[in-house]
Amino acid sequence: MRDKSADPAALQSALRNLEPAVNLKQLSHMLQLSQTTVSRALNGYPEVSEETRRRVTDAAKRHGYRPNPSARRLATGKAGMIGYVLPTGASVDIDPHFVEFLSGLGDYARSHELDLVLSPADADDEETTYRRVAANKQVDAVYISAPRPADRRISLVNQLGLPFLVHGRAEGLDFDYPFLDIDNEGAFHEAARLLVQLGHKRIALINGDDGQTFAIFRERGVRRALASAGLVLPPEKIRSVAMTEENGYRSARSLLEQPEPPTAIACSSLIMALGVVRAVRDLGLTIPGDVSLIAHDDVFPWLKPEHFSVPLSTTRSSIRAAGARIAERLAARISGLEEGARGEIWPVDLVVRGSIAGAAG
Amino acid sequence: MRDKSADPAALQSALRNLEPAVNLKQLSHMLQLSQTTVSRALNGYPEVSEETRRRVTDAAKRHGYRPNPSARRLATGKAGMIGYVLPTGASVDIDPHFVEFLSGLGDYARSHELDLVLSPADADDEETTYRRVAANKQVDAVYISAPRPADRRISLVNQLGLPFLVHGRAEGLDFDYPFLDIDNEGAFHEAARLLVQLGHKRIALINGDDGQTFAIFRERGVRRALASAGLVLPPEKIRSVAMTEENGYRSARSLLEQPEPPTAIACSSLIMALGVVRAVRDLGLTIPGDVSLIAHDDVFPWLKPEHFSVPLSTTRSSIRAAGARIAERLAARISGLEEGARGEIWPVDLVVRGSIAGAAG
DNA sequence: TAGAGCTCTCAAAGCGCTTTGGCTGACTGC
DNA sequence: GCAGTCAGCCAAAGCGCTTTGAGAGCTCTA
Repeated sequence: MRDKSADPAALQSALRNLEPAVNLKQLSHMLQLSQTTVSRALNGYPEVSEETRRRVTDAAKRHGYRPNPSARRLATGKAGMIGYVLPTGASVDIDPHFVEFLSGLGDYARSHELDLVLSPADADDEETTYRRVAANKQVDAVYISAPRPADRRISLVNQLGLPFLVHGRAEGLDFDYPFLDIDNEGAFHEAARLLVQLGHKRIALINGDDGQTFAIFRERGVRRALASAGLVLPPEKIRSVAMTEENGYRSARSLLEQPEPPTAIACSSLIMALGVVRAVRDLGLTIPGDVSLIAHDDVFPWLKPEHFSVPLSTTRSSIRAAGARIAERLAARISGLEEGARGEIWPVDLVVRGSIAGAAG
Repeated sequence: MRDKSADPAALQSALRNLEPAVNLKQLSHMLQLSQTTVSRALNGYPEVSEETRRRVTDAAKRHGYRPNPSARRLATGKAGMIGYVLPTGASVDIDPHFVEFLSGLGDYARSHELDLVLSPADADDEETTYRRVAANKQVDAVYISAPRPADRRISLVNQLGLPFLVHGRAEGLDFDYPFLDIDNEGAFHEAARLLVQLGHKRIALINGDDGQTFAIFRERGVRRALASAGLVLPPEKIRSVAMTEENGYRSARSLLEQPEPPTAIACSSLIMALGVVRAVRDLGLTIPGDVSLIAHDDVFPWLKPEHFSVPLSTTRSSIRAAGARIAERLAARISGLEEGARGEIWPVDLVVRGSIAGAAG
């Protein structure tokens, strides 16, 4: 393909394509300047006169010049993209929260021409993929979500020198790292405290997978609230399960069929709450008459707590907003505006609706 | 950065990094061969002797040689990635189905080191982004989802010469194109036919956004089934709305409060069906006693039709499987194994559960 | 035994950008 | 009037691959 003009397909597409795709060489030739100067002018280097710079930027705009990202990447090592290693596998389901997070990411990235590279990985061996991503320099930074305590991925990307941001927090790592998290402990502490104040003594927690720190923090919040009222959260009042409707149902059902069933349930997701409501109904019980229910709401546009048959009290934090913020911080890190290991923890709203009431007994 | 060894950070990371990242030059030097030969050997060109090829591949494996994708891309124009333009905007919500689709895509892509590039675009102006993606040659192919009739995106990528695959189908385009779709019309035809056979005469359809072809096909299917029983689907028995729980509720409620309410409802998504069930209950009606319900199930792991309070009859097609197949075909197109405008239409399962019964009247 | 025809290999030219290390000429200060 | 600055520009060397065009060595035919 030395000579493009000889390739009829390329010619055709060049004719049809409204953007003529000038390259730096052509542009500098038209301007009677060297590629160096044009490149510097465009990239804001100081050693170009203001007049030249203006001439260059004007011409660039006029001809729709866009630097070829592959070439730029090869030269600089910078990709202009952020990455995410997506754990997949036959028995691995991507969390529906991911889509909301993505909406947020897109909200920011859209206006900055920042693309996101999803690198699917075997969920049992994400390390290989992280290494590949780092070695290939395909992306300038990655974010890591759903961290576990002492998450190995975090140590790994840290070692690899790949800039990153964690959505959530790990625990027990011997170094600091940048993250964005919501105050899960605070949220569930508030929720449980409210239930306690309403006179509930037997409170249950239907939590997400307890391998993940968010679930650990939530449990801690509930425990702390109960403790300060002299109550405890016994193991038989806790469920840690994947956040599906079915698991919500099963968990609630098994809790409510105990000899001394809980009078209030805190639940880690709206989707599980659907199952809880179904279980309560199946057992001929009512909310909040027999059992109070409060759940965490990540703010899905397609499922809202106020539209449950009994409007659901929630701890609320928009995961979409988090996505946007993470994109913003990632962009800042890439361009060197953000450095160090800043952790950001967002407060969570407690929204009281009809699903909680004073304890019956 | 001419001299890497002078950069302490690079040195450090090279020491820590277990993969030494040899490049072609180094590798060919070790082998006492030219870069040309090594490159050809690795890429399966015929003009290399088998013995040399073996020597080369062995050495490559031993030293963990991985061609630098940026360099390869610059040289060949091939990126080894597939792209998706993600419509975003403050008032735009990404469909939760997307995550399931992604799981499927990942299932295939994972084992082929195929990455996915998401390019967020202003939902009101996706064209710019498509042009950018095509001009930058960031990806080798894209897929387009949720097509509308005569979808402009399809004409555009076709014109731009960007290889693509449509998930779904458009209508009224003056050229053929490759796609993968499910038989939406057939599915809803079967569903409606079953309802008719059960004696239902007033059947309603709660559909997705009728700007999209899937919704058009579904409506067509219902109409056809009714027509062959001498029935019609009047406008007041149709709702076309975004697929949220709330819209399911509103739609069902307004339908059931009509003077002559439907005795059966076909619904385009499980999420909307949640709202339908709530509406039915709110009105003091029962399923299937007062109203039969059948919905389309894209197979979410977190919400299953068999776990509705009354198990839901569905038309079922795994959107995850579609994702995997699309990745597979896209990969085939990239490597030239698939060509032309092959359309693939998957049949849909009709799964009967307790939510439908004979018409009361 | 010369020449044709292979097979295998190579040097070097791109791909389109960034960056290094000059170079030029005008302007300063003494 | 001269060395010393400095602003502004340039040529050329990369970045790490692929691909072209050639050539060396060998076998085979007439």
